[in-house]
Amino acid sequence: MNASLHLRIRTDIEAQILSGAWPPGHRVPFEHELMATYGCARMTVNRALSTLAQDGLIERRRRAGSFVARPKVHSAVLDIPDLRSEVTRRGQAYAFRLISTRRRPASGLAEVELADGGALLELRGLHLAAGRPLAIEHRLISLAVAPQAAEIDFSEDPPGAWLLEHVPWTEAEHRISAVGADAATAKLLEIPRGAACLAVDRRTWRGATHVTKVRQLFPGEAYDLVARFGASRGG
Amino acid sequence: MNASLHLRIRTDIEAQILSGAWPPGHRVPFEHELMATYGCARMTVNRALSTLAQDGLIERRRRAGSFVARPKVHSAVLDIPDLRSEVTRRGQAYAFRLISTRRRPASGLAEVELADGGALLELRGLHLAAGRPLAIEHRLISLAVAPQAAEIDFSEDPPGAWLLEHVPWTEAEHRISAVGADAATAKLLEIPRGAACLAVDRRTWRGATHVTKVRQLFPGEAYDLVARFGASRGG
DNA sequence: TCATCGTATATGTATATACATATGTTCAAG
DNA sequence: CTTGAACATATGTATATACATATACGATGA
Repeated sequence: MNASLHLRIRTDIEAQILSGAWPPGHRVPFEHELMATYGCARMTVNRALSTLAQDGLIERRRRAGSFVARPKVHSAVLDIPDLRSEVTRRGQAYAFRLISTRRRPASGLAEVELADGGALLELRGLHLAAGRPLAIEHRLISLAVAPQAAEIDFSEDPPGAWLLEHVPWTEAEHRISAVGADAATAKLLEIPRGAACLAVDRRTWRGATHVTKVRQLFPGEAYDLVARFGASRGG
Repeated sequence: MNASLHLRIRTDIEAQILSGAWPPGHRVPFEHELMATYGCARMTVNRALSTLAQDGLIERRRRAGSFVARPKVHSAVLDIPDLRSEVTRRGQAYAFRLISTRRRPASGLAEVELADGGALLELRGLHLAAGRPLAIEHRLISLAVAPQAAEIDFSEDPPGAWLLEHVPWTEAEHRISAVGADAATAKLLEIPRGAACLAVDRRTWRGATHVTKVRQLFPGEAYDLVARFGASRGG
């Protein structure tokens, strides 16, 4: 364990944020409060908070205090694409059509890990841009982590956008591949059978707990996944 | 411009690194040297160097000094895949077969920006894993930025691996899509015509100057591009 | 020649202090 | 009710100082 004080303060606060105990927008204690809590100088807590701000975990405003940052939608790193906002940003009309929704137990090793003892919400839907099919979505949501999801009506609003706003994620994994469209996919996306599709498999975590898993299938010509990033990265 | 001194010191050093004037491994001036240069306290230069270290641009070693960091090959962010090392890490035999190489002037707007007044090196090649085709590569290298590339023999070693080691990059962009294989592609990759392929278009910069541009085509089933990343990110 | 140890040195951390700067809040004037 | 000026307050930056800690390098001895 690194026992430097500013690092301990930093990780203490980080833990509150990652656990969800301090949600986005929550005010973290003032510097003078942390001084009293840890019995140290202001420079020390200042350093802890400054590095947290540098890493984008909190935002600091003079006179107001420091606040847990809302997840940035457009960071420099490859991020979770919110299809609705991307499509509307391009000036096209967006729509989501729910195909099926179902609450069911986990089956299989990967799903059991995702469910974490609870049930799963399984959704299938179609994203439309300018009236034409943009992507098929097949999603599993862990109701143990996001029980509120069971109450939401996803018939018109896509689950991805809702999750981004209500269940903060801390880590994600994309697995990207190309597949030929099978008969069902081809019909929904209105493309020839066997046409190349971009498949994005995404898993999302909050801290150590798995939140959701989704597979999106795009017609190959309709969508480019863009990732822009820098070489440097702290650890 | 933000006129805080520690930030000015930071950006001064950053400029030396990004311009390539201070290559990876180069020793940054000692804290006491920077104190003298800027006429300030050690805490101030310490802060500048600490944030550079936090962002992974430099590495600091006690008693030895601070050094420009070598680009990390395996960071948590989606990084430039080096196909050779990935394949060998999976325990398969790797080979590269050069199809064509050619020095030619830039043609078209995008190529002129890449060439930056110089010529381009155009390469086509095939990556093989365990004797089977893994990817087609079509690459353009700016000889203005990497003149040494003209002297290298790429007939057996892939240009990507060489570039990673010799021309540090600071920024990259991936554009990923799915395409059906045309006749030439299908023949080289030994797949049916029209089969789904993953297309990765990558552009790489050092600071503001464009270094290389490459398009790689993978058979859809043979390759998954994986990106794992966190939600937080500094500016 | 080689291994071991001491020491000088650069960075790492923490402190008290000081002043600068941005911005909610309050309150008075219009 | 609105506008705006004065104020309080939290953060931002910079300083001098002090001691801790890791380690490159040279000296010492087998």
